[in-house]
Amino acid sequence: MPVAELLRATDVSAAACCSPLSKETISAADAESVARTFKALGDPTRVRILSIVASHADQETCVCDLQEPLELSQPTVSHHLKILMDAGFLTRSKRGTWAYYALVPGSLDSVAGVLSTV
Amino acid sequence: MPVAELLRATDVSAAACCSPLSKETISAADAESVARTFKALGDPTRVRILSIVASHADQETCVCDLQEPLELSQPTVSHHLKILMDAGFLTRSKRGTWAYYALVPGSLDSVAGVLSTV
DNA sequence: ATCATCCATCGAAGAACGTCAATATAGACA
DNA sequence: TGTCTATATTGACGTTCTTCGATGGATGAT
Repeated sequence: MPVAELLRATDVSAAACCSPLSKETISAADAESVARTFKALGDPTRVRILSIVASHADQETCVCDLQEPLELSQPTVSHHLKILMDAGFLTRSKRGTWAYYALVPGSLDSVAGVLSTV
Repeated sequence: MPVAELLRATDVSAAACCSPLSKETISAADAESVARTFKALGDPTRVRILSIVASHADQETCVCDLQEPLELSQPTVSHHLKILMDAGFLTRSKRGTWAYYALVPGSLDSVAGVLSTV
């Protein structure tokens, strides 16, 4: 029995003001996961970082590339990069003293796909 | 002259580690706007609200419909609904004492579209 | 070996956020 | 008018987030 029907069955009295559910709703656990992804995109600095990384010809950017246009301290930039990495949007490859960040291919598209399931 | 070239021209010394920009990056103001939209989706409760509203047959939901499945107080539910309204995802139509919330058609799709421009 | 550079991590300060109880508002009904 | 119900708003509290300076680790150059 889908959750949708279960909700209707357990609260008959409240049905006065309400319409029935037509399809399954997202689970609390899935909502948590989806929200975590969007939260990573919910900061203007991180949006700009993704834009800058995506705009590079080879899609690779070092921290030094970001610090100046963002006008933020180096620790702050690293902090945001880590959040975008943990959310699955960026990868890091270290060569020498430089750390190159790149977009995870398809990661933005998959987020767009999530929206159609909500 | 696009901003991308301007950035390269004004910082020759940093070009040692970096690759050129291939397209325009998002402006700080646009990033702020985009981030505000994603921030509205960056909370599990609000994701669940959108899911519940979308799952209703006529896409209309009153606050009483949400309070129980979310297991949150009524003021908290109203708070989240206001955020989703301000972000352009929901509309409210009041009939009697009830307030019916509905998805703004295409609002989720347009967010998906933003992702391809980042 | 020493020094300089690039980056990550730590710790702290201030702002923003999520939540609730209490209160206010507005409509329905007697 | 008065009461009841559904919702919005206010004020407060604890948590989380953003940011920075200071520090540490690792690599390249002299």
